[in-house]
Amino acid sequence: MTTSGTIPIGELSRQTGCNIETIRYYERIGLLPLAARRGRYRSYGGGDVRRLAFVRRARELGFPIEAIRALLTLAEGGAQSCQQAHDLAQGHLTEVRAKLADLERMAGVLAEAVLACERGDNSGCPLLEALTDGTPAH
Amino acid sequence: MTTSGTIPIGELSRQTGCNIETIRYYERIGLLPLAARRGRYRSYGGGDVRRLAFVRRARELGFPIEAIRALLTLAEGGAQSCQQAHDLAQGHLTEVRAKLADLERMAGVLAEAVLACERGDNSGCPLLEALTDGTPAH
DNA sequence: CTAGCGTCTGTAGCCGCTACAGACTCAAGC
DNA sequence: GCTTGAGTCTGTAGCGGCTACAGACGCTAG
Repeated sequence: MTTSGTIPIGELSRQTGCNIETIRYYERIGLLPLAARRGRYRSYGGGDVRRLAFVRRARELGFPIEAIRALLTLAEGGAQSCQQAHDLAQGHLTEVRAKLADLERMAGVLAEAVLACERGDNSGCPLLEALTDGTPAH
Repeated sequence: MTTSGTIPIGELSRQTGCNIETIRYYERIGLLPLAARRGRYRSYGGGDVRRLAFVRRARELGFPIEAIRALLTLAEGGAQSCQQAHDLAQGHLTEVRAKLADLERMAGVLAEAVLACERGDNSGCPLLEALTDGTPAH
């Protein structure tokens, strides 16, 4: 037998930084395969750690679950998967940039309104008035 | 009687750009007051249009519902509400900036990975390998 | 008189978790 | 042996902010 000790879910959680409930959730939705069992307890090996770490990193990049499902499949395939992986990432990047643009707009308007409040130029509250009259959005 | 014609929900939806189901949802959660009725149909006036427009603009700035509830109350109050409104906006701005930073990190890593794929330097797929080995995150 | 639009209520689903409740297993300490 | 405590189990409900039905009703025009 190799170094592959089998570890319980709590240890998997520690090693991947992925919370226990989330691991079980991933299993339930089929993102992770049904775990092997020691008695009634789940039992994991090195492959499981790597797979979950992969999922975790993809989540940190904001990939949605369905994209990760696809990426996992691609990772098992060979080098010819690169084009598809590239396209998935490209598509996701586009979405991320759209959200970025949206948040930047929000931050701009908010920062301005907050400043106006601090200057206290106005008779009323500039922030509340902007929301009332519709000066802000785009 | 003033210009206040009373309008049905579909017209309110058109005037505010807020979808009908969402209007009913806002009423259900108490963000909008229970609408007046003509028979069994909801019937709205100018005040309702203004209130919903306020909510919509606040949502466009990303304020969560509970914050909007507070902002609405402040808007009814007087000029002394400015400090509280300011603080709400300030707090929200902080959250928006945190999300911005997060998305920027994601976009950076993704853009780099996508580029690496396009250069095709590697034997394997750089993107899939980054997810596998953990080169990306922060 | 019927076709078609608008509206009604109520409920379930989306995403990605998170948070229980209530039961069990297991190893260590007394 | 007996208890305590940590870990794990299943199952279900909730979060936020909608969105999408199903199935009934009302109102007007042709």
